[in-house]
Amino acid sequence: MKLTTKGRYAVMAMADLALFKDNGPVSLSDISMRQNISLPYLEQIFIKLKDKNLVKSTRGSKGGYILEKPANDIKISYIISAVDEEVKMLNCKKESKKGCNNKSTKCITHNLWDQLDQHINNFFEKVKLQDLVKKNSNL
Amino acid sequence: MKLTTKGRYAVMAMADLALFKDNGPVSLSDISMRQNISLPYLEQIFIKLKDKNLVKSTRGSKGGYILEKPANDIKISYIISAVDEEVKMLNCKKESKKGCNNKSTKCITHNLWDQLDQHINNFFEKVKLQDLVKKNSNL
DNA sequence: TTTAATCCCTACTATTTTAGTAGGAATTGA
DNA sequence: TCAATTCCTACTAAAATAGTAGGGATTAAA
Repeated sequence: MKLTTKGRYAVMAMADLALFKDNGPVSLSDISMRQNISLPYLEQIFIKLKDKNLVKSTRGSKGGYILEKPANDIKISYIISAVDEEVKMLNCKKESKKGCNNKSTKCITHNLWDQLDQHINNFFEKVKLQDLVKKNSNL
Repeated sequence: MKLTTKGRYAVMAMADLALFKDNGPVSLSDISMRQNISLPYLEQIFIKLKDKNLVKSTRGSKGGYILEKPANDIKISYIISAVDEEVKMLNCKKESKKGCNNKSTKCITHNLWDQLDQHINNFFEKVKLQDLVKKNSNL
């Protein structure tokens, strides 16, 4: 599936923003130190998060990033799909109108992967950023 | 997560075995043609499946593989973990007794990945090989 | 107005994983 | 014997991942 450290880093960084949202803009170097992620890599990730309107940036000294929306309005699925291209289990090589791999029928296990896909997406749809920073949460 | 084409191929091949189990041993070249998987790659996969006692082999002419157990006793999770090293979401780089990444606490998103892990494993625990070859199954 | 801190941007690169390929040895039914 | 098969080791191409390098633009504050 499409879920790499980039996706994980993005979620961690967003959680960090949510935690420190009352101190004004949070700089990437702070996040880099706190979450142990290389700074230039974080920059790449945040460009994508910004493109998808998940964060807002302030440039210059004392600048940094803040959440664009309340943490409770941000689903984890938004974050992951912002930085990874898709949250999707590996499917068949090619699926045409006919079936998979240019054969006439869907491959035997096609529906299995489809269902797993739904499971995972469903999971990330249910969890909000706020859930990660709440204390006593079951997450 | 650890779920690559190798895992998918393994599940497809096992499903193929289950489908054709009444014709005696199934050769890898048959599976290769039917499922469109390269033969030498299948060989590597089947060595692992055999090591984990999921299939039995017969060498020589008219040889091939058969399922070691009834298809209804084979969970998909067995198959995937036989060929991929683990069915596990990427976790923190290093988790020691102290926490993640050698810090003193678990990282903010640690429990999130843990829970997703359980979800996926749970899914593969519920589905049996037999479910894939049954007609009218909801899979 | 200078300076330091920050975001912004493009390009390059090392490492790892994945998905194979190559080449042959051992076994067995016909 | 011969063809079909499993079995085994080693090598490799391609892709993805996870960065690094190097600088430009912007802004708050000294």
